[in-house]
Amino acid sequence: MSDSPASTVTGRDYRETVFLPETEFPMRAGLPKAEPEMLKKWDEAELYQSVRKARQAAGAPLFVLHDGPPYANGNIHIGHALNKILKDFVVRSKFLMGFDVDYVPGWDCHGLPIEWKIEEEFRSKGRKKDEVPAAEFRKACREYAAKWIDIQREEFKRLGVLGDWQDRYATMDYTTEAKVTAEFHKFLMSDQLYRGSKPVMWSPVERTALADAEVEYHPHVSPTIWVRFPVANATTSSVIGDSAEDADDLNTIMSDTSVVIWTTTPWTIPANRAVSFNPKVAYSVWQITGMKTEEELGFAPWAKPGDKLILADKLAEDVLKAANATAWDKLIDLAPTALAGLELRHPLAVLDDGYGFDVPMLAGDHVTDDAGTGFVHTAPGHGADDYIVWLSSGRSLDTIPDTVDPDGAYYPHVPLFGGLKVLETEGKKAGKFGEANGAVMTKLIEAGNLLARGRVEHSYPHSWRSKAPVIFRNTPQWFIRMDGDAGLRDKASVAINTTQFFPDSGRNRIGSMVESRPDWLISRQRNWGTPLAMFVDKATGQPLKDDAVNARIIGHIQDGGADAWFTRPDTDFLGNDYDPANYEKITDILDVWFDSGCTHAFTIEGRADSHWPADLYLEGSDQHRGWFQSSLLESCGTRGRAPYEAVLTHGFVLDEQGEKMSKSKGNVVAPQDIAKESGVEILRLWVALSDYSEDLRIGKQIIQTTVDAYRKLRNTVRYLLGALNGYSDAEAVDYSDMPSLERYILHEVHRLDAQVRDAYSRYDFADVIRPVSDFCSQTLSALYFDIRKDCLYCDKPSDLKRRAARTVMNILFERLTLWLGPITTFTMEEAWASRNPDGQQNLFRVLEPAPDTWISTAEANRWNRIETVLGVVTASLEGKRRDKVIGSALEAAPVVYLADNSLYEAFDGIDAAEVFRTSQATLTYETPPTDAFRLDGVNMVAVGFALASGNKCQRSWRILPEVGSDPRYPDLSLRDAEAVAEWDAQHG
RNA sequence: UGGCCUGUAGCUCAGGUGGUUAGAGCGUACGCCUGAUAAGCGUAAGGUCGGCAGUUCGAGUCUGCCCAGGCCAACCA
Repeated sequence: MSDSPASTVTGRDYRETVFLPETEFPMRAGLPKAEPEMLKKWDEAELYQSVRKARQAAGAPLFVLHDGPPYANGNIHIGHALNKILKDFVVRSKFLMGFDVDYVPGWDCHGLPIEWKIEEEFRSKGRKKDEVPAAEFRKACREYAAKWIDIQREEFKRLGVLGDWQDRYATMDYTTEAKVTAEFHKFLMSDQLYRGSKPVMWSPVERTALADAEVEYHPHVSPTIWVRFPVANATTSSVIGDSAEDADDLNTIMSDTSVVIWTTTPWTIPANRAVSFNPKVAYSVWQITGMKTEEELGFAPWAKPGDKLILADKLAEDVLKAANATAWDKLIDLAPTALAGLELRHPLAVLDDGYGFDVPMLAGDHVTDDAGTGFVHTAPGHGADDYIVWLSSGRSLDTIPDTVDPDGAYYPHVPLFGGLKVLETEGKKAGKFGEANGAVMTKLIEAGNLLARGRVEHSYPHSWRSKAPVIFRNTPQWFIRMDGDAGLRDKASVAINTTQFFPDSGRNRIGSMVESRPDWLISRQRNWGTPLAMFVDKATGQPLKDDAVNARIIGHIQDGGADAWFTRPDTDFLGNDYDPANYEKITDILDVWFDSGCTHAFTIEGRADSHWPADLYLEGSDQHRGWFQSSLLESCGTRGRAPYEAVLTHGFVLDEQGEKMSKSKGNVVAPQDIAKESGVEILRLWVALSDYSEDLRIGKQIIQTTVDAYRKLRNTVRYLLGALNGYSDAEAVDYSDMPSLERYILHEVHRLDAQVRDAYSRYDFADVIRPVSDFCSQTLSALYFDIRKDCLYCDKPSDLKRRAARTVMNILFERLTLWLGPITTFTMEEAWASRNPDGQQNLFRVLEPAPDTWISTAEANRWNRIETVLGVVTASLEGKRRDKVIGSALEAAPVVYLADNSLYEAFDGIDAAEVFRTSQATLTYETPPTDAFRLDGVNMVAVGFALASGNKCQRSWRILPEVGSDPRYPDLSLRDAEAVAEWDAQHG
């Protein structure tokens, strides 16, 4: 069936006369190899700088994307890749829209993780941290961070990310440290800084604060004590039941009762300031009616019959038994809410007036009746819960007592116990608990308030390094005030409301955080960081505020980095105006979030080719609490507004099941592997195809899907390149001379162009890639290219339709390479260079709006109708194909019965056979035969079938009656005969 | 445990203010083509819209609860 008799007439192979697509642009990209070569060229050509220069010369508007700094530690992971690729989409799409784009990548260098690494390195060389001079330690940290900056920089560049990689910023640069110090001084000078305190995990042996990760838990035997807190007042409201005659009795009952607490840290009793209870727990007053005797016990019991105790119902029996009671009565239930009204006396009040303060009852959710007494001894300087419940009761930071010094001993001012060691730090007993616990218990017995004691083995925090127990210890700290005169919280709230958020829910998230966050604790008792470079007047405890001193500090840090603060003599900073003996140099370092909160100040502010505030900050959603917020607070505190106009957040990268990646699960996808196996382009396309506003997934299957999508795009571009072989502007056809189909395609181009521009402006990259991909496969590959294939291959080059098609294909190529340039950047550069080897690179091009003359609703409507008919015809042919009546559609000559006038008119001037990709076709108003093919839902169209009549043209393969009528070419159709004649004339 | 967020075909995603048989692309299966050829075209199959309950004439869409997952709640970045 395939060989028509005509083929034997001449036997000529017409292949060489067919204008098949021809291009150097390979179908297979070989991305893993090609990308690094392109990157090298870009680097050598200083592509980013060149584009900027070109844009600046053209007076383009400036767009500033300010980089959030990754931590200079370790190889980059998929989350880094996501973040930097999104930033690159922003940079390149802004270039695309004609902007000059400032993007300076940066790194966060200070902080604990690097301190840990360096400690470990010294340890492996047999040197303990304490033995390493601080300056040497910091130098090692600096070199370590520098090494990782270099590594990560190369990894980021490999992703195709454009930016000012040479002039990157780093939080450890001397100039940066000086600038951060200057920013800190702004808070100092504006009274937004104050000294407070907070309990932190403290290792007296190492004399340092510890992070959670530096603490390990080991079994430890601790003393446990049950302590009585006598009730100092009592009112009838404390009691359930309101009968008047009982009131007096009840007052009597309450007057000599005690609230009982239980604790494993007797040494914290001097720091007790409150007792916490839970309003949801049932409490009662219990009276002991019988005790074990001294003979039974071997010592005189501390409780006696008649003693009254307040205990949680659920725990009363356990406590009473621990107190060696043998019998007891429950006197009365206590209204939970009324406990709040009780005031207690400190258990040591009878021994020293220093404990004569009132001890309030505080309600707290952290209290349970699972263990203990149902009441929690609350020492706000020695526990996180204690601290929180104390402050949230409306008390201020300065009401929290400091009882233990950095060496683990009671301060001299602590009544009864001054100087006693809580933890031994020297000698053989170093790392063991000291005499404080015993002394406190002795005094409690003496005061008559120890109810019982025992020992318990439990899990207790120990230092990772020294293995010695650690304690929660109140430590002086520096805070930035959220409220007060400067009104930082209010400023930040206003700034949030005037910032644009992508997605908008980010505003809500950071807003509620700023609303409820406590004052900003910016001091850390650590080594690797920027110092809180200031002095405190020893006499007043007030920080020294002197611009001249500050200027000297900043000058020295500028020259010698943070080390200058630690190594230079105080006189270098204080000058001649102050006696160093009267001032304490603060050696704390700044919270690393303060460092990174200042990046705007030292990276974009005041730079010639940048501007402040930034147009955009772009980070993962975890940074609502992190960089977005620290930058916001820093900037609002120093400049009264946010350092950004807009904030864009993306989600986290999860595995294919939506679960977190982890080494142990073995579900980690590394960007380096994808680069090596598939190419970075695939990673970039994956980012674009995902909805980054939520968490995104990646895995084997998803990568494969992305590779498939890539192939479709690449082949579309490749087909255009092939079809445009030899095309030049001289061939171009005016819009007015174009056939209907070309006008329709241009209409779609116009529509898509507007969509792409809008999507880029909203940073909605998925809304670029999806419509463009759909356009490539639906409109171009399946419709336009397929219809025009015959025209392109077989019409003579001078044919107007063919020229129009190539004109449109050139437009398609120009637009596609622009639209996708920011996303599949390697491929579009490659494609553009393939067609314009000596021209400017794709990146330099600006996407101008498509001309409105391309808008044609009439053509759009017409082709909608045509496609409706086409759908029925295609389906009818598929039936014949299934029945083995035909193979190729060119064997068919469908008869299309159109009952609708508008459908019929849609084909006016259109070659229906070309649209159907059949050899012949008939359109008719006639009534269809009953056996005509119909498609559900399309009533106005029926299709009858006929085989194409005539012979097969050996060039176009169409079957036409006319084949054979040109004697020169008896095996060709007339159109092909003419084309070959022209070809023969040109090729001899 | 709290704050914020997510859960629609194998995969990635659409589905304004609740309204007819829930869509697209890719993949898959089957077929066609063999002049885009490790390509191109077509047809088809695939979903109890995480689960349960409720509001409603009617819920993927609103409410509550539950389940699964993510981010945050660090002297971690």
